[in-house]
Amino acid sequence: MSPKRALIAQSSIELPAASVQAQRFEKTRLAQSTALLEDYVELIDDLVTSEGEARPTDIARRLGVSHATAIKSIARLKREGLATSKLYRGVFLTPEGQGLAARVRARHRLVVDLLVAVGVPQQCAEQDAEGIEHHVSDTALAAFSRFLKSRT
Amino acid sequence: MSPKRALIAQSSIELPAASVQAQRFEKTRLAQSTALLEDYVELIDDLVTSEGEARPTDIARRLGVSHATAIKSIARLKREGLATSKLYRGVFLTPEGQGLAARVRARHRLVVDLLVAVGVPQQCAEQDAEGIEHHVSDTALAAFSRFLKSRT
DNA sequence: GTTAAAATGTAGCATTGGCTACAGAAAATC
DNA sequence: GATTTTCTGTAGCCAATGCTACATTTTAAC
Repeated sequence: MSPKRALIAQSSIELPAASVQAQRFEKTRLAQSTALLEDYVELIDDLVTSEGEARPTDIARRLGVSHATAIKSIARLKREGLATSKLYRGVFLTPEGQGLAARVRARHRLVVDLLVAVGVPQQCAEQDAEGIEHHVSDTALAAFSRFLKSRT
Repeated sequence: MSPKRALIAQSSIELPAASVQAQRFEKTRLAQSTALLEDYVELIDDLVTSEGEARPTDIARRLGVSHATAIKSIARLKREGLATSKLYRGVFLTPEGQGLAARVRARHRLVVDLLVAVGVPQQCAEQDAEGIEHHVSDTALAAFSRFLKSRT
């Protein structure tokens, strides 16, 4: 290391260890890769419950993407064992998919409830929860639950 | 619509309008595309402050990615006017980059503080905030701030 | 000042998740 | 039942973000 760099490095501010920080970002990237799956599974479950079936075009319209994109993502769901579909028939969740959907929906509700409880307007809470939910750990969820119970 | 489908559609469960839902997902996708930028900008600002300079290798190590990936992302930062760098020199933020870094850091702190305030353990709060922060709107942030103030 | 090590940058590849355009099947209409 | 509309699926493109491997430059060590 050059004298110049050594000198500058004498600083007062402390950062977390690089390895700790790297791990955090890795986890966050992982969460992002499952976020899409979770959104699809939750939506499919909603549609099957309310409409009796989940069709690619409806899924696409609700997610705001083209039907081609939706079909590609559905293929990924099938690859990962979360959904099934036959040619020209609707999409349905496997038991694993249903389990995931249930967990995702419960988590979504908890996040919205917590946001509202700390004063976030309902509509805003719904919007923000859409992105936030995928990054809330079970530990944090448990804390949310306790917090909500404690203030009834 | 076939009789079969029409029948099934008579259901009790109500979903939000498709357009509303689509808009939410679109916003969330947008937030995701800026999340990476925000992470880099915040980290570069941290490194410049604590080490005097932000070098691609350090950035890569802290984000847990290869240096090649970091360099590519830094190129994007430069394209978007958030950072500058010369060949074989460190990376620095433009005024816009510094402004973004300041906002991102303030938001990060608020999110961590809120999580802790509702009972999430510190370490967990730090981890979850890494993913959550990119999806918290200004409206929600303001609510967080009020909430924290109200319970001192 | 040479040489060895480390950092930086480039090239090329894979995957993901968008898109449009086209082809084929099913459903609705007449 | 023929026709038109809608839905479904495929193909091929692009950009983003990861990677490894290699080339080059800077820094450190002798």
